[in-house]
Amino acid sequence: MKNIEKTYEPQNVESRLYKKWCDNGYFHAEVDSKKEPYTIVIPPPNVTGQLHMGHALDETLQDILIRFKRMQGYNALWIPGTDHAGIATQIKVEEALRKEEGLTRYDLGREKFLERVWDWKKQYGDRIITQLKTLGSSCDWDRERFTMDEGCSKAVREVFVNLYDKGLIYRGNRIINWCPKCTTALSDAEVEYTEQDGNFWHIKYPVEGEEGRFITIATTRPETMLGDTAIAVNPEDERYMDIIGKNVIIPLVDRAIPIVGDEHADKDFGTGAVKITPAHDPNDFEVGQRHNLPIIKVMNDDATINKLGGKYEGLDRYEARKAIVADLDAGGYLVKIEPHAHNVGQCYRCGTTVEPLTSDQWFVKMAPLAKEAIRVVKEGEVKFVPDRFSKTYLNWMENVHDWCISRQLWWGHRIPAFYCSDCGEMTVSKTDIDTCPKCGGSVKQENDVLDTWFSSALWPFSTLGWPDKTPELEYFYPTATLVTGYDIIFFWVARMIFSGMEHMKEIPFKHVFIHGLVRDSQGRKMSKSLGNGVDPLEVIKEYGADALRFTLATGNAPGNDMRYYPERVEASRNFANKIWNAARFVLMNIDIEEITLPDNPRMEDKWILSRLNSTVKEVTDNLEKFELGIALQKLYDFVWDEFCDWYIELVKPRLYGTDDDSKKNAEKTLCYVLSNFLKLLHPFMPFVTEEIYCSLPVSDETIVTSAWPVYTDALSFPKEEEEIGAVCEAIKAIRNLRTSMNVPPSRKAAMYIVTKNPSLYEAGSIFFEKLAGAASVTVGDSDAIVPEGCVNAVAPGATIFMPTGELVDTEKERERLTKEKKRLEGEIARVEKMLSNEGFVSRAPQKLIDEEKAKGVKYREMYESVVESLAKLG
RNA sequence: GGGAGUUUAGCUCAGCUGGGAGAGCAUCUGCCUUACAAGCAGAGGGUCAGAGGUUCGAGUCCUCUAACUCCCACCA
Repeated sequence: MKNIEKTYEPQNVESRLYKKWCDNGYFHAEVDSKKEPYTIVIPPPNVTGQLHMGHALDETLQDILIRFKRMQGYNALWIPGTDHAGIATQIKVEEALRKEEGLTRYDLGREKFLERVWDWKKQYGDRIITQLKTLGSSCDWDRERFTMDEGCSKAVREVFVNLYDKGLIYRGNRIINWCPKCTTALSDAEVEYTEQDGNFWHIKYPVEGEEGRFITIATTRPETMLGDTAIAVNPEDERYMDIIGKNVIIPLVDRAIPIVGDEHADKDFGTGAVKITPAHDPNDFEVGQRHNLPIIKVMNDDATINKLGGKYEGLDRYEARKAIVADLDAGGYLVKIEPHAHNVGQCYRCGTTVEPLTSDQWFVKMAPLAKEAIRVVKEGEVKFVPDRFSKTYLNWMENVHDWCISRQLWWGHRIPAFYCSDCGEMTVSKTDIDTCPKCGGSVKQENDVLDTWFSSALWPFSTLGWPDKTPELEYFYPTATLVTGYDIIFFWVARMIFSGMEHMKEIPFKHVFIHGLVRDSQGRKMSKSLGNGVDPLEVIKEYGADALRFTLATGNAPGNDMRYYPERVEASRNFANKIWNAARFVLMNIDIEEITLPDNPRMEDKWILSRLNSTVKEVTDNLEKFELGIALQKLYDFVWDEFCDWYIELVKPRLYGTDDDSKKNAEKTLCYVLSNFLKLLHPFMPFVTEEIYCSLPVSDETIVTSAWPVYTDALSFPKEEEEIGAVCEAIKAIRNLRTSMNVPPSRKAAMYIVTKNPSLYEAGSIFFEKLAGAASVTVGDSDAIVPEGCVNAVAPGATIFMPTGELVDTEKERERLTKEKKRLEGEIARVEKMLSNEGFVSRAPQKLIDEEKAKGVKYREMYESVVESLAKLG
């Protein structure tokens, strides 16, 4: 890397390094009882398409953790894989089929259609894996899994049969959410509600046998009256008490239905009377159960009215609504129409308004499973980061309904229930059966498949070989951390937790590290319909994976959404380039065989070593606490502000000088600090760090498995930190003076430094020559050394004088000094106020009081110096 | 109806256990100083949403208020 480019070109290194990592098996983990495991299972991306920015964020965070732990010496395993994504994938393939061949899945038939889906899975699954690699994800590719591979399928069957045998899976005719477009049942979690403007139609129902008496009900869904089987009123409602038990006649339908008294009817809402349609409303279903009402389902699977709807048969639900309202109006039954906003549920995959309806489906009984899942989070066995998400989780888990797990799809795990065509017996079996165990007749397998999340729920242990008792399962389970977005806490996290507790009797992971969404620069969700999605692969192509990773890992708090800005990636790219050039400088100036600490470090060496040491401690602590953004910010500041802007500049004179000992110690320090910094940065920016690290005189063949730096008291040098800090302050003060006086950098000036610590400034005088434009430096402990006609810059512990001849404008100088005086007055006032506050002096920590006192002295000295200079200006 | 989040510089956001308000970008000034112009040296810019409270001390903790956002529930 001796004659390397001035700018870092990620395209030249990334794929080469990734190949090296894979070829050498750095990411592969084997069971090893001598090491402590650290396991992450990837949230398997759907095989529906390609990775988006949200994935990039998710994978980046996981990779940071896993690389950090790997370097710390853990046996780090990151299991990759993909999800079959039932509905989503099936929709995609059906769309493609329709577009390209004009066919539906029914034209192909189940078998042939599934072949198409597998083809799709192969193509897109592979593409996703490639994309994960492009990001730099350090997954163990020997352990890649798919939710419908053999092992996962085996786990699914095992779980299904176990739960069924325990009575925790049952089949029943219940009200469920139905998507008329996907023609499948959905779970509660798969329905999204949005508020829509609708109407309240007030409709009067004639009371049977009481000529001229009506009950008026208000409904948002008049078309469901075709399936009404009662009217409910509150038993306490005096308006209706006398007619409970009587019948009303449904207008248009001419069917008599009873009036029942039920708490469900709210006296103060609407008209106080409510129509009951058990087949098409969850609440009405409950009322129907309580009163043994018949269930009349009036819709087909595609949400058209069925033959029970009489003359409305065949109409779509919205057409039927229109027709019915018109007929009611014509018949004089429509009392009024009132605008009414209400929430309407939509299918989370296709957006179609779901239809609640009764249907034969499979369910998981949740109450018994929720119990343990609640306990482990309440008792802190599973910790959410940030903690507030445990509330979200608990709130859901404590109110969870039974989980509808059957889907009327083809793509997915087919439910292992077999029906006998002879005796009708149903058998649930882990293995396929051909004959009925009861009568020996032929059996047919259930057509429905399972909710895609059923298999995802088992991911932390199915990927490790469960239900077999594999050594991997024994060793790597429970996993350490699950990294995912807050949007799938219910879908996935919750279900993994209760599944882990039920089948493994152990939590699936110790920490759930939650992140937010990546939005566009205007704060909108990235979506296909808006066309505002940003392709991470395009970003990587232009700026490099490290730049993208840096962008995603920094500048936002855990669990919060973030906005994507191209400008930020550019800044990140610049950072990679900065490191590249710092490394270039180091490599151009060193001639050493191995990385060691300097034998005879100068004060600036000790300073940067001490700063590195602190950074090691802080960054490690931050990473342990999942404060990745803070850790990265510290690394950024350390290398840019301290290492590049100060240390490298301070050390240049020694590198270009003739003192070999001084030079060698500078080289060693440069190398030591750079190599350790690279290690700290590596989890965040794996490529550029590896490329540089391997060019340094290190013994490791890779940074990936190099040892994470450890804090040591031996490298803590508070005195040097303070001294170099003071010198830097003084240099800044001079620079400031020169800038405000418009002294060109090329114009060197003699400088006189008056300080109580002359030896420090004598040693540091070279810094003033190189960094502050000093032609010569004279140091002394009193004004005696300063010639007449000087202006000065004050710094803590030192005042630096320059001959007035360098100045252009005394008026400006007066302005500058006056401003400085005012600033110092403010500081002094603040310190004095604090120190004269008895409460502060008696209660604040002694350390803080001492610091304030020291500042007071310092500011007063500086203040006096400024006042003196002002006086001299006249 | 319940819960959560946000409100800090022109923009996007950090600010961990309370101890002198920060970054990136943008703006302005001066520099192609032999690692880096994707850079260097500087500058301007904020009653930390509002009101109370706790504290010697509050952007940070507590209470209330306002605006915006999200999640859950679903009185038809």
